[in-house]
Amino acid sequence: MQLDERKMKILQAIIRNYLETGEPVGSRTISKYTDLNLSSATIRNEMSDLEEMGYILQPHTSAGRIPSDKGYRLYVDSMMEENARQVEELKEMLVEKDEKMDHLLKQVAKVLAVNTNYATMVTAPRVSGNKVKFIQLSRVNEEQILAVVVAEGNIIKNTMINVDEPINDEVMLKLNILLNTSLNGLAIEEINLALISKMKAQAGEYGSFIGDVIDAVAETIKDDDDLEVYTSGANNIFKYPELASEQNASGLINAFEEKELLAQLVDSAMDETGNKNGIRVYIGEESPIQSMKDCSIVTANYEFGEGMRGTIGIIGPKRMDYEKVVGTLKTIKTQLDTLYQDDKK
Amino acid sequence: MQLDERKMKILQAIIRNYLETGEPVGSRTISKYTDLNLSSATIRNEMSDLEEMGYILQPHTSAGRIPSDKGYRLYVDSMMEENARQVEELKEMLVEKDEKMDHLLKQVAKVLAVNTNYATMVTAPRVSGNKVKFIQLSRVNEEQILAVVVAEGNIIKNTMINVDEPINDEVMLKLNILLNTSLNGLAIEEINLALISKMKAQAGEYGSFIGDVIDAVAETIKDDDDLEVYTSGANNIFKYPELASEQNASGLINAFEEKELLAQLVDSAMDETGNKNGIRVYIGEESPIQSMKDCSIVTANYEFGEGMRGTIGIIGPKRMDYEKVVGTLKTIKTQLDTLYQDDKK
DNA sequence: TGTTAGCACTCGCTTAACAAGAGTGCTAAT
DNA sequence: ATTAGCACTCTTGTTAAGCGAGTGCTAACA
Repeated sequence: MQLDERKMKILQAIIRNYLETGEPVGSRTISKYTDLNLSSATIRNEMSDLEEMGYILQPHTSAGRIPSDKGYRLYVDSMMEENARQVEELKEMLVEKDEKMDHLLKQVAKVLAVNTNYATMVTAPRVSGNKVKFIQLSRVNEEQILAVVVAEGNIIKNTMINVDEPINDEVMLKLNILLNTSLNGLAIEEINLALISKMKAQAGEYGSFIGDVIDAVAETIKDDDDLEVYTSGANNIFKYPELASEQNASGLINAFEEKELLAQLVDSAMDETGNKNGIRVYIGEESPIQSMKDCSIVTANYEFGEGMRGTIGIIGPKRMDYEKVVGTLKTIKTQLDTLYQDDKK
Repeated sequence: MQLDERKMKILQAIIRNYLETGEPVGSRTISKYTDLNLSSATIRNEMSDLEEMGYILQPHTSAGRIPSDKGYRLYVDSMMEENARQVEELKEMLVEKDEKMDHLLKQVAKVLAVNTNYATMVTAPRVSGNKVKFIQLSRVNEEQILAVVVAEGNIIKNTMINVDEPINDEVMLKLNILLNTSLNGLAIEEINLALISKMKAQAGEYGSFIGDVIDAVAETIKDDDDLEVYTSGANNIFKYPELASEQNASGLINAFEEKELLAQLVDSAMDETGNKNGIRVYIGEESPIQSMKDCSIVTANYEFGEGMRGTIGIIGPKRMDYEKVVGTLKTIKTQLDTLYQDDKK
C-alpha cells in the first residue's frame, strides 16, 4: 500500500490532535479537524489502512487511534526537513555568562525545562584529545608537594603529593623545568613508556616522585569518564498521565537521580552521526534507556571549543511537541556554541 | 487525664502496627497484637481517651485510628532515650574511602537509601573559619597568571588571572613572597582593608593584580554559601501511597532536584542544638520545607575535622520506622566522624 | 469499679447493573 | 470512490446494594 498525500495529511492530523489532547482520536474528529472535507466514514477507511501499515494503533477496540512509534518517527522526520523557527525570548535569558560552568549549565537545564515543560538534562563538556599546557610543582610544607596541571581549555587539576623527605628549592626548580619541557603540548597518547623512563632517569632519586606527577597529569588530560550531568524539571513528568504511573515515574525519577543512566544517553547521542543539525530523536522503544521506553528523547550536541563537546537533551512523553522542542534545542545549542567563540575574543 | 502506662503501651502498639501496614488500625487488632490481654472493647475505650488527648485520630468515623503528629512525637522522643542498636553490616559497605569526596558522599546517600527504603540526602562538609595555608602564582603564558590558593583542610582553588602586559620572573617571585608572608595563616575576618592597602602599596604598579589575587583568596576561604547536596532514593517515595499522590510527589521530586530547598533543611539542622546525638526529627508540619508537610525528616550532623560539618538526612512518610532510621543515621554519622580521624594518622 | 460481651449503627469500599457516549466495521446507496 | 446509516463493541460514569471493619453504647459480670 502507498502512503499517499491524503493518508499523510490524515496521519499528521491524528498526531497533531493527539499531541494536544493526549486522548485517542476518532474518525469524526479528524473529519472536522482537517480541511480535506471528508466524512468520518472515509476517514475510518483511511485510518484502517494506516493502522494496517503500522503508523497508528488502537489502544482497544472502539477507542480512537493513537500514533505508533513508527508514526511519530515519520512525523518527526518530515518535520526535521523544515527549518525550525527561532525561539527568540530564550536569548535574553542566557545573556550574561555565569562565571561558574556549574551554574551556567544548571541554568541552561532549568531554562529548557521551564520553557518546554519537559524533563531536561545538560552535560558538562567532555574533553577529548586534550594536551598539557602547563605544570607547576610547589612545596606547601615539608611533606606535601602541590602539583598543578593545566591543560588546553584551561582544565586545571590539583594533586597533593606526599613526600618522605623534604625536597629543596633547587631540585624543585629542576623538576619543574624537566616536567614542562618534556610534557608541554603533549596529548595522552604521546606520553609513552619510553618518555616516562627517560624522565625518571633524568630525575634521578626523585624518579618515583616524577611518576606520581605524571599520574596526575594523566588524570588531567585523559578523557573524563564520569561526566557531570545537570538535570531539571524531572517533576514535569507528572504533567503527562502516561508517564506518571507509579512504576513509570519511579523508574524515570531514578534515572534522573542516578545520573549514570543518563550518561548512556550521552554516549549514544555522541556516537551517532545524527542528522545535519546534530539533533537526534529517540521515540519510545528506540530509547537507549530501559526506563524511558514510554518516552521520547531529543538530544543535541554542543561544542565548547575544540574537542570539548557536551549534550543537551529533553525527555518527555511520546506525544511531545517535537516542533517546539527541536527548535528550542537548536537555539540553545547555538547559544552554547557561540558562547565559547565570544569568550575567545 | 493521665497518660498511664497502659495507654502508653496501646499507643505504641497502634503506632508500630501503623508503621508496618500503613492502614488505620482498629481495636480488635490491638487486642490481639499486645500482650495486655484486654478485649477489643476495653481497647476501644482507651483509644477513645487517646483520641481525646490528641495522640491519635480517625481519618473518618468507622475507620481505625492513626497516630497524630503529637503521637509520633511522643513515640520518637521516648525511643530516642534508648540506645539505638548498631547496624553492623553498614560498616563493611563504607570501608574503602573514595579518593573523591564526591563519590564518597554520593555513596553514603545511596547506602542510606537502599538500607532504609526512604529518600536520603547528604551534604558536603561546609567549612567555616578556614585559613590560608599557601598561595602560589605561576605564569602560564604571557597574558595569563594562574593563582593557586590552598586553605587549611586542603581546599584548593585555582583562578586564572589575565594581565595586560607580561610580568617577569623576578616580580613574580616577589609577589609570591609578599602574598605568602602577608596572608598565610589568616582567616577571612583577619584580611581587612588596612592589610590589603598595605599589600597593594608594597606591590607598587601591580597593586590591582594583587587585588585580583586577594579576591581569589577570599573566594577560597569564605564560608561556602552554595553547598553541595547529594541525594539518593528519591523514587522511594513511590513506595508510600500517601506520598505518591501526584501533587505531593511532584513537589517532593522538585525539592530533590533543585537542591536549594534541601539546603534550608541543613540550615535548620545546623542551627538547632538538637538532642545529645545531634539527631533531629521533624514530623509533618514541623518540617521546615513546605513540600514536605506530609513527611517526616530525620537529620544528623557529622563532623569532618574542625569546622567542617555536614548533614545527612532521611525523608520519608510520617509512618517511618524511626527506630531503624535513627539507628542507621547514628551509625553513618559515626562512620563519617571517624573517617577524618583515620585520615589524620 | 474495671472489664467484657453484645448489638446497632456508620462509613468506606467493592461489585454489579445500567445508561450514555464514542468509535468502529460493514453494507448499501449514491 | 465516497458517503450515509446502522448495528455492535467497548469505555466511562453513575447508582444501588451488600459487605466488612470498626466504633459507641449499654448491660452484664467479676
